[in-house]
Amino acid sequence: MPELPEVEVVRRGLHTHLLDRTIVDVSVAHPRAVRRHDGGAPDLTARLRGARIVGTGRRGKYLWLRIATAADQFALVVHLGMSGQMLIGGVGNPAHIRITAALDDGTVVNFVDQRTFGGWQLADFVAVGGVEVPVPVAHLAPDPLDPAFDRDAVVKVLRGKHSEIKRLLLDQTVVSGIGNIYADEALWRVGIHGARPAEVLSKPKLAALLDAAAEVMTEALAAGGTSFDELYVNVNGQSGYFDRALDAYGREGRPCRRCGAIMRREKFMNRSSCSCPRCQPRPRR
DNA sequence: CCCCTCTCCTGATCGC
DNA sequence: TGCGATCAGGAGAGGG
Repeated sequence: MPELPEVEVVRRGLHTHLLDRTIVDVSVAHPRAVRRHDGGAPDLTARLRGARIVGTGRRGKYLWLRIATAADQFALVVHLGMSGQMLIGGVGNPAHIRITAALDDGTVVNFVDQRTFGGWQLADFVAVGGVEVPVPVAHLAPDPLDPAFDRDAVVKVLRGKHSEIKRLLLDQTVVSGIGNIYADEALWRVGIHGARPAEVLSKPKLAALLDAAAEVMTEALAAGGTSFDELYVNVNGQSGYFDRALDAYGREGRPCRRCGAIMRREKFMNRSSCSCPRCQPRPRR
């Protein structure tokens, strides 16, 4: 499941392999992969043909390529959804290849996406809070690894919300980049149950929670950066980091790494949450 | 406006 | 062996 660290690994790989390349051809194999692009597949492919990749960017779980033509610049916004991959070298499960792009140096980029929650779209850039981002990304709050991230401002927002803290961690308009995995990890690190209402948590506790989210994602990024094959920009979450370093996610029935209590799993927002019954007591009532 | 639930999708896995 | 149910979950639409 690509969250911020996995998406950043992909962005870095794309930056290394695609910068300054010209797109020769693009073909869309599955219309769902471009459903968020207004002009559909014909417009998307026509505008990318002959254009050059002049930069990369990311906010939260979205990444983009900055595309330049003789006339203007725009963004190719990529969302990986749950199962999306950007694979270099013409590889990937043929049954799940949704979009293929060929570059001037012979490089082939495949957008592979089994569950089709992800996709590509073209969009203009817009300035938000002094930062230029593509329009479809403009509604997202900065993520914890963004220089524009203002932790104390987010703490203020959290304290003004009448909602459970995990729900808010997953709300990309409050803080972006955090998904189910890293939300559980951050909550475990600071000993908070996800069902606690945000407004009853102290400012220092909320600050510590956001710091923990930034820390765990920084660590995951470092681990992800070393465990992926350099040749391919792989987002297979099974490799490397996942089994070894997670303290909460997927650890139901196993001992808490801090206190030894057996970790529990609870249904929450139609998702599963793993937590320690001793370190993260459920709120009363 | 704010908060919450539902829905989209595929493939692995499980119980009967 | 087969078949239906369940689970994984990001994010936007729509409901209350």
